[in-house]
Order: sequence, then C-alpha cells, then structure tokens
Amino acid sequence: MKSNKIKIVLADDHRMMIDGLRSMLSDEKDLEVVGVAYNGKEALEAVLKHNADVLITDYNMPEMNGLELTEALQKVKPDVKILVLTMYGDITHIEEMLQAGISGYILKNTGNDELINAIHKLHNGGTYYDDEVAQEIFRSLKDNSIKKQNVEKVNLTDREKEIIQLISQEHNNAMIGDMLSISERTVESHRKNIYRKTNTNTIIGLLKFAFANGLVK
Amino acid sequence: MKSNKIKIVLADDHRMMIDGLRSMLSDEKDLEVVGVAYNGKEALEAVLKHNADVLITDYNMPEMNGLELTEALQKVKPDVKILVLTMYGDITHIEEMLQAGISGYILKNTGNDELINAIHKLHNGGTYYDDEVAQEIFRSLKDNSIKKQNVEKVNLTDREKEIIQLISQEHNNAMIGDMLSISERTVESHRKNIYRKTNTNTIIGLLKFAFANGLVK
DNA sequence: ATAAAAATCCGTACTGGTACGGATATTTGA
DNA sequence: TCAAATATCCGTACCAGTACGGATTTTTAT
Repeated sequence: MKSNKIKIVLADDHRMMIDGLRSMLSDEKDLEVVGVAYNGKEALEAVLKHNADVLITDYNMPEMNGLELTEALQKVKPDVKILVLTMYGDITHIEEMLQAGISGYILKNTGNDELINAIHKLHNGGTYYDDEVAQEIFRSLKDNSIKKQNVEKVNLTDREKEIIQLISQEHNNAMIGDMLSISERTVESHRKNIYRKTNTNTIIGLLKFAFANGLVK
Repeated sequence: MKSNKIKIVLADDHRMMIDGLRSMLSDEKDLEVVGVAYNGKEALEAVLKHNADVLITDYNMPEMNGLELTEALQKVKPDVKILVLTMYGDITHIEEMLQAGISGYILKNTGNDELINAIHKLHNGGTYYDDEVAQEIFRSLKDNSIKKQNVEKVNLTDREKEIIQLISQEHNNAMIGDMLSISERTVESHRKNIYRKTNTNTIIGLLKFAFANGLVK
C-alpha cells in the first residue's frame, strides 16, 4: 500500500478557500489532499478517481451543489465521509444535507484544529457537528411547536379529531358513518365544521393541517 | 430584594438524587435551592410558590411526568427555565420535551461543573444541550432519510413531481392544466400515473406519500 | 337550573375527480 | 439508431363530496 494517510478531496468554488485549506491540511502528517474541485461535478469525479476517504465540500457551487453532490455520492460511493464546510448563512440547508447523508457540518469561521479534529472523527466512523449548527437545529425543532399551538387554539372536539383520523385513513363519509354508528349526514356535518374551524375548504388543506399539527403521522 | 441568587427547584422521584444535587448546588454562592419535589405536581406548586428561576427536573416521575409538567408550566409561568436531567435511556423523549418548551437537556452522568454551567446559561436566556443529546438528535434527523428512499425508488418524473406540488397547493386539474398550458386531460393522465407509481388510489394517500417523502412541506 | 356547545340528522342541485380504455408525439438512454 | 419512457390528449358514465340552509337532541360548564 502506498500510504495510510486519510485521502481528502476539497470542493469549493472559491480558489482562495481551496488554497488555504490545502496548505493548512498539508501540515498534518496523516492527511493528504488527493484532489480539489471547483464545482460539484468535478468533486464527484475526483472522489471516485482517487478513491477518497473524506470529501470536504461547500454547499453553494456551480454545476452541482452540495446537496446534489451528496446524493450522487451516496449512490455510487456511500462509504466516503462527507464534511460540509459553509458559512453561517447556508445553515438553512443543514436538514436536507443531513438527510442526504453527510457525516459532519462545520462553519468556515471555525479554527483549524477543530477542522482537523472533525476529519479524524469522520474517518473513524463518527460524526462532527459544529456547536452553532447544533444550536440552530435545536432552535428549529423548538419552532415546530409553534405550529402545534394551532390545534389547541382551533378547539376541535374529540369527535372531530376522531373523524379527521378516519378521513386520513382513507375512509369515505359512508364508511365513517358505519364505523361510528352515525348517519353519513352527521359525518358530513362534522366535516363542514372541521373545515370551518381549521380554516380550510378542501380535503388537501385539511390533510396539511392534520400533518402540521401532528393529528396524523 | 432579599437576594440575587438564582432560585432553583429540583424535581426527581429519587430522594438520593435530590439530596446529591442539593448539596452540590449549595456550594455555589449564586445559586439557591428554594424547593424540592418528588413528583411533577409538587414541582409545579413549588415553582409557583417560590417564584423559581430555574427548574431542574427528571422525566420519569409519578403523578405528572416531565412532559406534562413542562406543558403546565409553559401555560402558567412561561418565563421559568426548564433543564431536564435524565438518564440516557430517557433520551427518546427529547423531541417532545423540546417542543414543549425546555431550554436545556443534560445527562445524569455529566460532571458538576457542566451542570452549573448549564444553569447559568439558561438563566441568562440561553440554552444548553448535552453533547450526547445533540448527537442523538442528529442521528434521528438522519433516520428520516430512510423514508425518502421511497421517493427515489418510485421514480417519479419531474413533471409528475411538479403536478404533485400543484395538487398539494389545492389546485384542481383544470387550474393545473392552465398553469402548465396543457390539457386538463393530460393532468388527469399524470394523476393516474402518479397514483399507480405511488401505490395509492386516493388524494389522501397521495398527500400522505408526499408528506412522508418531503415533496410537500 | 339553564344556556351554550356539541352531536345528531336531512333534501337537492352541483362540482371535481375516477374508471375505463384508448391514441399520438416527443425525449432519452443504451 | 431505435426502443422505452415520458408527455400529451380524448369521450362518457359514474361516484364522492360540497354548498346551502336548515332542525333536534344530548352534553357540559357555570
């Protein structure tokens, strides 16, 4: 084997960023930058060509952005660890990137030692998420609770919630009537009241309300 | 004013835990344990009675668990900061607790200094989440990607996805036809194909698929 | 006790979407 | 280059749900 160094590919559309990272990483004995790329497509090729262990990538890039790049790599080479290195502004993409399969997320204003630490963690099968990023995630999780306040204000009755459940299970009014031993007409009335209370007027709006408020999973 | 100490209430059904925490916190000059409780109900009363700044609570408690306690406090005294202190096993409750309004989550095997640090952070309007807890959250966010594999296997065309979007925006077939400058009949055909591919046969099932796969937010 | 809220029920005309069973043109990938 | 996939389009009968505008009984909270 030629070496046991961790093989890294850098992807960023800012040449200066790439140069800075490369010189910084070259000081580390167990790391080796085997390729660089200025857009997502080149990054994909470089990772495959050099059989890289870790890809360090920006989100915003021409041709193919970080998300598309991640998705593509998951298909053809899922063992490569992906560390996203972005500015704070791009943090909005964190959730989709996580779901696409990245292993770490770190901000560009983070110190060198943190970056190197992150690379090692990823290479050992671990994950690394910047503190600020973690905070942001927690904040957004909390924000979901705002939506839930809807359902409490709307004051749906138990019967109405029950009927929403059954509607969402793809039962029609006649079936729901049978199941609850009430007239189809009564179900219609409940439905009308539900629409009024939830401020919707189509089954689609109702379903969206139900999802947003955790009435349906 | 009697004092400027941070007023703390401790809630845990294990007396030993309470005693340990109390003696530990009593060493800190700017903290004061103003009340203790062995269940959620007592905790609620104690917080209100002593006008506490911070509540440190377990999740599992008799009478009223940590979630119910948090929800109750948010209604009657939303300014109290809630720090959840649990064993790793209770980590599954983290998401609902976050949505209920806690400001911090810390594990019982964490060191004293971390706990005191967390209390100060909360009292200053900040948040504190244990590293392990953060990891868990990230892991569960990633797990959501499992669902998304559906949508990739199903191989919906761009046009079909576009139409799903428009359907979910409560447009009917005629409107969608106008918007895309195609016949209503064509929209119907796409709809049929979408149902076939997604293995559904009602608008409800389709919406559920779209939500589960992130096609609609 | 009693008023308000919730749950129950109905007729009739109308609209949006489905089922069924096609056909033709355009893109795209191997 | 050429087959497969995708996108386009149509007729007709039918069904589920809506709109509109009610009424009566039961439950719940004060």
